[in-house]
This record gives sequence, structure tokens and C-alpha cells, in this order.
Amino acid sequence: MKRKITLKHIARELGVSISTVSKALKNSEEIGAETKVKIQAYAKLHNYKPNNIAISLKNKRTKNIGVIIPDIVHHFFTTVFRGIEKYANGKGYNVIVCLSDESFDKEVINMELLANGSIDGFIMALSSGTQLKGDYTHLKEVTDQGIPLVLFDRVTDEITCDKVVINDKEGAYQAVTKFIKDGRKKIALITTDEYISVSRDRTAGYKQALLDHDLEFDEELILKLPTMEIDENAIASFFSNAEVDAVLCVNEVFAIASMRYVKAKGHNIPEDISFIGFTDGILSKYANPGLTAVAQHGEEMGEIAAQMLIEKIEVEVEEETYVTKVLAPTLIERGSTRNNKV
Amino acid sequence: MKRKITLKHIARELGVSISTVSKALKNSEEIGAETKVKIQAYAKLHNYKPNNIAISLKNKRTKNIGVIIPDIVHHFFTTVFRGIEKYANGKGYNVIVCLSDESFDKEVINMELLANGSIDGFIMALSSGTQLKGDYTHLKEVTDQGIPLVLFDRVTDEITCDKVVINDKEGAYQAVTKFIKDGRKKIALITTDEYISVSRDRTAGYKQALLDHDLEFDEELILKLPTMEIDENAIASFFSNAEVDAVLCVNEVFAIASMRYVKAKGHNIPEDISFIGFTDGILSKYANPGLTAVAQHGEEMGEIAAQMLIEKIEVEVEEETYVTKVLAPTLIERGSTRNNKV
DNA sequence: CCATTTTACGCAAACGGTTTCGTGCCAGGA
DNA sequence: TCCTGGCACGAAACCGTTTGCGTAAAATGG
Repeated sequence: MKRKITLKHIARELGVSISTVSKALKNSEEIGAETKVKIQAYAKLHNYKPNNIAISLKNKRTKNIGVIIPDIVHHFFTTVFRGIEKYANGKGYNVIVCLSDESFDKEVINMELLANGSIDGFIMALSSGTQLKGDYTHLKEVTDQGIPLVLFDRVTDEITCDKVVINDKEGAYQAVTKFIKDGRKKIALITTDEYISVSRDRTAGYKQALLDHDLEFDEELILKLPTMEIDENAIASFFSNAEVDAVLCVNEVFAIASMRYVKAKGHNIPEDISFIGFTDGILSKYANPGLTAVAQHGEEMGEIAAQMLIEKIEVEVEEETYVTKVLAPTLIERGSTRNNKV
Repeated sequence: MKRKITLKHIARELGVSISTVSKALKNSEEIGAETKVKIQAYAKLHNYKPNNIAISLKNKRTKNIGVIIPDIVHHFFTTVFRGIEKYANGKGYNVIVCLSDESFDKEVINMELLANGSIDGFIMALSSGTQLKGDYTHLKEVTDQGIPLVLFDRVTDEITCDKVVINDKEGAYQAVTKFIKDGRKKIALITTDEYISVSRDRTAGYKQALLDHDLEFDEELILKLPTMEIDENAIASFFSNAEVDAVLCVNEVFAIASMRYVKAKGHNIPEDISFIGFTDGILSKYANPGLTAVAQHGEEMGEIAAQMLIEKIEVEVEEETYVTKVLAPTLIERGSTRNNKV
């Protein structure tokens, strides 16, 4: 087992000083040609690579970025992560991922752990626990220490930092407008609790679109499902109580489950009821019929977040300025809204 | 902006030496009660936390583990990752993820980068590029340096290290046996190229099950799709040429795409054709009908991998011994195989 | 042949900790 | 009064690098 070789080994072996070795390997002009060749040859032969940790300590730069997300088994976060990793890797950064598991406590613990020198900056989406609690002191502490932070998707106004989100309101607005253009009148919304910022925004877009097209907002047409676990009964009772001809869902799973239910009840999609879901994920793509979806451009969002973060990490600037980048959502049309009534 | 405080700051501020501060914060008996209280109070007040990097350098332990996987936008890898993260986090480790993107070169580069002190050990699944090339020198170098390595799912016999896999052959065998018990005779296999170790094993299980139940193996009943991008034409021509009453697919996507095709052709699932897919992912669960799946227990696999790795990292032992843990797959029965012919 | 410049390298500090080994000082015993 | 022992703390080495500066020896110039 050949343990990692250090400058000290090379120096001892070649009878020179450590600094000479260091400089020789950096091809410094200070060192004589012969010595350089000798040292470089020896280093190559023994596959010398500088120790990242030592360099990090010296430079006060780890070349690591911390990503804290609620869950990884989730298509959207996964695509964002891919965007982050791709950009970061291109810039020579590695990515440390922590999963908050939607828990405030885990988010805090992980963040504090990483903040003690392990990373140069954070990219994160808030856990639902944190959003519910409304306590952002852990974020505040991090930014106060001068550690760059970029929030994406699940953000908060209480922290001043760079942010990147999609325009959720606009996405819902587009979807509902599409329904209305297709001649739908009874447009339902299946959503989660309002403390999730994105759900709030989507609901707002839904209402706005109705308002702008002179349709009445009806509380009966909104179904709130508190968890991601599908409650078949809630769906069943909703569809039996409310007469609907179009449904907007704040995520794929709600949409797929609802589609399955209404198909089983003998309704045709999209003829009788048409569907649009948020998040253009794998379910939307492979559903039958394909689910028209509001694409959130996760990968792009990740790349932008990483770019903003690395910019902040690498450039020293007097006056800090923070921007919130709002991405436009895109409606991906599939079978669940084709062949409409009109 | 209050920058991170160090031992040196505290020492200077309180007029004691750095070593006194260090010891006081560790509650060492060496330090007088008064001094300890004073130092601890000051540290708490200023929220002192030791610098991880400095500690890593001193201990030659980073408390980081490196995970290299081909892709993250992939349900199985994602569940494995969750298992890894969960266990590792519980043990105080952080996880650095690199995506090889199925490329040999990226795998090598990332591995070498992390091996220079950034991590205490690796967990990885080989990229298809690496498996295709059959070059494992980068893994060899890492293990030669004494860095623990655990391979999961996509492994190779050429490297001696801990491994955790599911019994892919057994999974396919179970699935095919299930078909046969249900009275199916014309059992097809939709797979990828053979250089992916798991596909090879699954094909072997498929053949073995046929053999053991006196069914003839027919090359015509095997469809090889080289990429994950669905080739509709290949599927169409396959189903028009071969008469089948059951289909085993090496992944969900192949299964869903095929089901969609045969449904469109007017066949009933599972009455006319029944389906089983590998990977019990989100698509299987929400498919219509639900897809019977060979569950690979990704999260458990990840936990086991992390456990094996951390064990190797933390315990010094003379005689290294390596084990390959083989997990038993489980058949999750859903609508795509219910109501069978028998 | 001596003074000065250049060459080629080494010393040492620094990054932020931990830890071993002193050591000054005070108290107590002879 | 002197020696001894323990208490409470500090000095210094170390982890592996980088880098500014100092300095012998060699080369140059006069």
C-alpha cells in the first residue's frame, strides 16, 4: 500500500528543502533548471498530488459548495441538483449535499456543520419545516458571517441574498388561461397547505387568471391535500361533490392520482376533464395520456444558482448587491389537454 | 459582518495562550476552574466553532465520503443516495456527490480530485463508459492508497473491495417464474446492451428460469434497446414480429413505454399481456395499471454501503477482508400481473 | 583581485487547530 | 531554609502547503 506522498517526502528523498520542492512543482523561476527537472520527475514518478485539505486551510477556500435540499428522491430537486453539479464541476467546485428531510432541525444542524469551514457557500431550498416555523436565524447567521447563500424555489423574503425562482404565479396563470381558452368553465385546483411558498403563489395565479377572464372563484373547486401521500378518499369525495371540467394540480403526483381516479370513473381525458400539473417530470412524460405540465426548468435553475453563488464567492466587492432571478415557466402540452372542447 | 472567530482571537482577547483556550474548551482538567469558565463563556458568547478544515488536516480525517454515481435524475440512484446520506449523516459524515454522467473520463477526474485528501472513502456505481472500457486503474489506485471503497449495483470483479448488489439474476428468475406460474408461455425480455453488468445478470436469470421450467429460449423474444431514449419504432416492430403474452423489462421506462404501446394496440393488460419491470420506482407505482416490479431496495443498499464504508474507515485492522453483500430482490405485485390467465 | 549583482536555494511564518512536554510558582513537609 | 510535588498554564511541534525574505555561493564587472 503506497500511502500518499507529500512535499516533505520528496524533499527528504531528494535532499532539498520543502519550499524548493513546492516552488519547483509550480515551475517557479527561482529554482534552477536541473533541480526543477529532478523534482518534477520524481513527483510525476510517485504521482504526487497536493493535499486538498492543506490547500484549503492555506487559502481559506475549500472549492466546495454546500447544497441543502429537503429531499433527493424528487424529480425537480434532482434536476436542479444536476444543474448545480454540472456548473460547479466545470468551475472546479465539488458539491456537498445534505438532505433536510423537510425538517427544520436537520436543516439547522447541517447548515451549522458545513458553515464551519467545510464550504465556500450554500445553495438551498427551504424545508417545509422551516417555512412552517418561519424561523430563519440559521440563514441569517450564515450570511452575517459573509458566507454567500443562494436560495432557489422555496425562498423567503426575510433573508437578503441571491435567489432564483420560477414565476409560480405566472405558471398557474398560464395553465388556467389555457384551460379557459379551451372553453373550460369549471376549473379546479388541487394544492397543498399554504405555508409552502410555491403553493401560495400558484394559488394566486389561479385566482388571478379566473378574475381576469371573468370566471368566478369558487372555494368548492379547491382541494387541499396536506401530504404527498395520496388520500384516495379525499380525491373521491372532491370529484363527487364538485363538477369540474379542468384540473390544475400543484404537482405531478396529485395530477396522476386524480387522472387515474377520473378515468376509473369512466370520464375521458381530455374530452370530459382536462389536466395540467406542475413540474414537468417523468410521470408527466410517461402518463397515459401524457400530462400537460408547467415546466420549471430545474436544470437551468440549478445552473443559474451555481453561477450566482460562484460569482459571489470569487469576486470581492465592496457594495454587496443581491438579485432575485425569476425564470419564466413553460407550458409543455401533452395529451391531457389536447382535443379540447372548442 | 462578524467573521468567524478562532482560538487565536479568544486567546488574545483574554490574555491567555492558544493551548489554554483549546484545552479549556475541551473541558480539560489541566485548566483552572475560573479560567475555564471565563473562556467557555467568551466562546459561547461569540459562537466559537472549531474550523473543520484545520481539524481535518490535523486528524487526517475529513468526515466526508465521496459518492460517484452515473446520474442523479434516476430513481434508483436517488434512493440509494438517500440511504447513504441518512446513515452517513447519523455517523457525522458529510457526503460529496460527483456525477460521472456515464463517462469514464469524468469518473476518473472526479475520483482523482476527491482522492487527494477531500474524502475518507468512496461509494460508487460504475459508469457505463467505465464498464464498456473495462479499465479500472483509477479504482485500483485509490484502493492501493488505502482509501476504502465500496461499489454498489454496478460493480466489477476486477477490483477487490466491499460490494453491495442485489441479486439481479434472482430478480429476473423470480419475475419469469411468476409469469410461468401464471400460465404465460411466450415471455419476452426487453433489455439494454450486455456490457452493463446488471443487464447481463438479469438476462441470465431470465434464461435460467425458462430452462428450469422447460420453456424454450427464443432469441426472437429478446429486444435490446441501446439507449434510454425510447425508440417507438423498435418497440412497434418487436411486438408485431413476436407473439408474446408476458414481458420482463430491465427498467421501468422500457416497461411503461411498452405498456403504452400494447394498450394503444388494443391489448389488455394484464389479460393479454402481462408486464414486470425492474426498479420499483415512481413510474411503476403510478402506472395504469400499476406495474409489478422487482424492487431493488435502493435505500437499504445505500445504508449498507455506507455502513460498510464507515466501518472500514474507522476501524484499523491488520488483515483486510472484503465482502460482497447480495440483497434479495422482492417482487412487488401490482395490476400489470393480476387477473392472470390461470 | 575585490565589490557587486545574480542565482538558487533555505528559513520561517502562516492557515487553525491538537497535544506533548515542559516550567514557574506556590504550598507543604522535613 | 530548602526540597519536593502539584497546579495551572505556555511553548512548541505537527498536519501539508504557500510564499516573502534572507543569504551563501557563483558570476559578473571594474
